[in-house]
Amino acid sequence: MKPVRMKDIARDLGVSVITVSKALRDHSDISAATRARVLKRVKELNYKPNYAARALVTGRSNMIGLVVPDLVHSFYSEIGNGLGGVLRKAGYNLVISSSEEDQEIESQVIDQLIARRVDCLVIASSNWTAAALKRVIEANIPFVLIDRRVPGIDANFVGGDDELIGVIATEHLIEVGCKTIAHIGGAKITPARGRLEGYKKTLAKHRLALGPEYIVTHDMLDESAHEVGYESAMSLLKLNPRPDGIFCFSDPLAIGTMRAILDAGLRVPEDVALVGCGNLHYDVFLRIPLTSVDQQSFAIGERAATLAIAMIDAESQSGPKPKPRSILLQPKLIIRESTYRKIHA
Amino acid sequence: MKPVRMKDIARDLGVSVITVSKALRDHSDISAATRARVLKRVKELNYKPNYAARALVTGRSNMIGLVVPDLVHSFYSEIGNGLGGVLRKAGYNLVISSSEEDQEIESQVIDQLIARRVDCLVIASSNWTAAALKRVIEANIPFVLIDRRVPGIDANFVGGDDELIGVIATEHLIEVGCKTIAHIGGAKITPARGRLEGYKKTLAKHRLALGPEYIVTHDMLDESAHEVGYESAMSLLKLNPRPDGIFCFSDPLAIGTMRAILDAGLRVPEDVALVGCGNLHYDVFLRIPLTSVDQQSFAIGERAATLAIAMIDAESQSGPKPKPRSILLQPKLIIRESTYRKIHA
DNA sequence: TTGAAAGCGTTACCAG
DNA sequence: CTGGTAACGCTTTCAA
Repeated sequence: MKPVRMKDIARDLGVSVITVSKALRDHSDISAATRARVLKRVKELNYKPNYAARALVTGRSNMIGLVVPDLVHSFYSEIGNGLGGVLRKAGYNLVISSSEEDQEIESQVIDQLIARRVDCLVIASSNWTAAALKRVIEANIPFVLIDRRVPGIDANFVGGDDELIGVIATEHLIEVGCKTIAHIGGAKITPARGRLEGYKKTLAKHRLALGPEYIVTHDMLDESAHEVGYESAMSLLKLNPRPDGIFCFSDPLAIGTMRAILDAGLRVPEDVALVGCGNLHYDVFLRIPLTSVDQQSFAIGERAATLAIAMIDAESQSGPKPKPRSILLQPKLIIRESTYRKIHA
Repeated sequence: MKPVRMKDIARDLGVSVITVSKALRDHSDISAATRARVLKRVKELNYKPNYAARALVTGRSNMIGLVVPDLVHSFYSEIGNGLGGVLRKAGYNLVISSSEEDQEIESQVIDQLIARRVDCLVIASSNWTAAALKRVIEANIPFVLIDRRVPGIDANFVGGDDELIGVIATEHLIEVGCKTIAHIGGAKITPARGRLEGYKKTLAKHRLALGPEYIVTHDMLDESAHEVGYESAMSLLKLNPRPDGIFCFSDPLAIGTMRAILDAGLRVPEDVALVGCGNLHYDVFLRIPLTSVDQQSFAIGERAATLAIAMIDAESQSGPKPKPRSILLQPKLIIRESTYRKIHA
């Protein structure tokens, strides 16, 4: 039982395949009567156009590829949701691949998506070798980077204002009276560097700068962030003077940190105040509700989708390519109990 | 700058396109020397096969469609992860669509995926009208249902043993001394019914059956589960006698319930013990760590992928279709503080 | 307003 | 072992 083809409809109606094709795509030069007949038969036979055939001739697949390091981390699934909604309404399908934060796998899935001739790639890459990106550029496929930039590549980007995130978090800790503020972060990825930068600048501005032992960085899977946070915090708490505030790169890190503080017999926020980043939806239900910097992940997805569609459209017009744009979403501090402290000032 | 085609490679090497095609697919009747030359040139030119063209002629797209009600809920993203890993290794791509728990959207995305000629559909449907499924069957596309069954449809299924989940959760509450056990659940979806059934049977077995006012059910988006749990729990807590144990259909529901109990000035687990379902990774970090029944969501994804691939292979062999299988994963109780109680027995 | 011819990049079938 | 021919289902271009 083969799928219905345009040919079948054309035969039934005594018209040509071309007529059917045009009627289906609302081409102007088709009589209303013919179109109606076609549409009627289409419905009767439950005809579905074959996208592969269409893609072959038009050169457009109507698919967008999304590559993320980790599907399970809600930050990325929210991005996926934002993307998916916009794309669905625009008639695109979303092909999602997880790189599992592994460079090898990332290359492999990107190659796959190139072979699929996706119309645009949306990529949150971690260990980014320019090599993988180069293949995308060579394949002449437009792409949008999200969340993480690639040093040396001037590409379209949608993400958070990471330095500002670092500033906001650190300023807040200072405001609630912290004097010895530590940071637990990522290592190589650009958001980690931006947030660290914001943290450092803010400390410097307030003349609170500390030795490097108050900064712990690791590259990690989000899955293991809890444990990394726990271990990192444990070592930070042994320092003298002990930190009275900790700014964590992500909420999962902050959750591990919180557990370490409590296990060490200290109180949050009285002894150590804590700020995370991501504003995950369960933050409010934690042992101690977590103050966090919201990154607007859903909006990142939406904006990336809009940008992707714009790039595809620009591609089909043979005009000059628009310059790459950087869209930075404004971070917003969400204050919860983990930083409710008397202001010592 | 057009993508490289087999034709280009054939021309460069002075062989035919067919030879290239065969060499690329490890066809037996090609000399090692020729294959080596082809592969070398393929690498040099960074050739990527055009999957659309291949799909057109083979009738197989090497894509699998996944339809879930909500990408953000970690239950589904874990399923997606399990699926994605297995499929990637088998050379398939995953096209993911969220139905946003909306029947209209669900139909629409399923139609899209049919038009894409995905080789198999993996579907977790909520408001399932047989109609949507019928189109899949008519299109002759194999499919696997996950998590939620469709009444009246004898299809391949991978999910949890929901009645057993209800039994395990309720037995546990009884064991820790609860006498008045309420249930907050879903309404129409089959897992909700199964868990409710297990709950009821267990109460009956222990002669603890209660009036229907101790059971609250709602169909809901996972996004709103927190609030639904909160409201439902608030009303349950006004009953006389007051419940001393609550079994919630999902962890998000349980989190809302926990908040309601605490807001009502009661203690967990001393006044009300609480069991959820899903064993989400943050359960352990909640205000009161949550006892939960693990559903093995990652495994559900893996098994669904394996099944999907098996169905596709079976399809290509013209043998008789294997009978639909039901794969039920064993639930496992994870005990945490929300049910640590003295045993009153 | 309609249609005929050509072709998109690939693979299947069958000859050489 | 190699290759020609046809076909997959659709759209584009141009002519009627």
